[in-house]
Amino acid sequence: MHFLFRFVLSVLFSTTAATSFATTDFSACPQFFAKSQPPKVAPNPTNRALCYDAFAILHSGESKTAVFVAQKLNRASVEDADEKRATKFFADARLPEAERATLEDYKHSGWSRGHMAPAGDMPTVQAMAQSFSLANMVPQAAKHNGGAWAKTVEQATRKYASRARGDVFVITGPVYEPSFTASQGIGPGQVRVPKYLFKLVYDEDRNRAWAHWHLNDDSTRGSRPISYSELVKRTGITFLPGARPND
DNA sequence: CGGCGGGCAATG
DNA sequence: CATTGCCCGCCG
Repeated sequence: MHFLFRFVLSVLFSTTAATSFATTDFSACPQFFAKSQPPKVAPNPTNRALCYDAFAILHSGESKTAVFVAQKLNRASVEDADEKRATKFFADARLPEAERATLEDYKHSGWSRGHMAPAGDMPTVQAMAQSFSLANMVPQAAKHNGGAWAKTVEQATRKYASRARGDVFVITGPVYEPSFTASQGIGPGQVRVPKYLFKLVYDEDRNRAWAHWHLNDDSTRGSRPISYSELVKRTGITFLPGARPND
């Protein structure tokens, strides 16, 4: 490999610094939440709200992953979700460098970059590209990501939304072990590796909610969903403050 | 058993 | 960066 070539690559890969960072509320994109009300989480100075075309993220600078990712699906959005899959993962410039994951963190880590809002849900080319933000990723066991999670959780949710009468609000996120003693991070940035992943599905028309709850492990297979109240109990997050779903 | 959807890494 | 080849699991 030539020195000159490396130099050219380094120029191409350089990124400009963001001039302003993300805000702390979702006033710019309330449409992704049932009754326009985002989940209630414990305040944290490193939490930042990010709005995208087809989803919204509350991002944690401590874990360098999402706290949750919210979407609104319905029959029309799923029928539109036929874009060609993008492949370009990127660090999100709206986050301070010290708070965000990088491509280097995931490289050769042994963990996959697992989408929270799935690429397969995205209704436009731009939304598809945005879904590859590392703010929308968590370190996920590779076989789980492409296996049970993709098939029994993501595809099933899409299929459900495609048959629903109205809007289906979906919230996906990681769950970490409370202990900080063990190093659970990957890469120079120490992106934390979730112990569990969840996906909450709320059918507004039927006022019903349930949640998938998977151990982040290659051995995980599909399983029966848990109730909304059980998810709230396990995470400590009131995901649907604007709704009173029947479990 | 082929297609599909989820990824990975090496190369110039 | 784009291109290319590859692995894996699940479904029909």
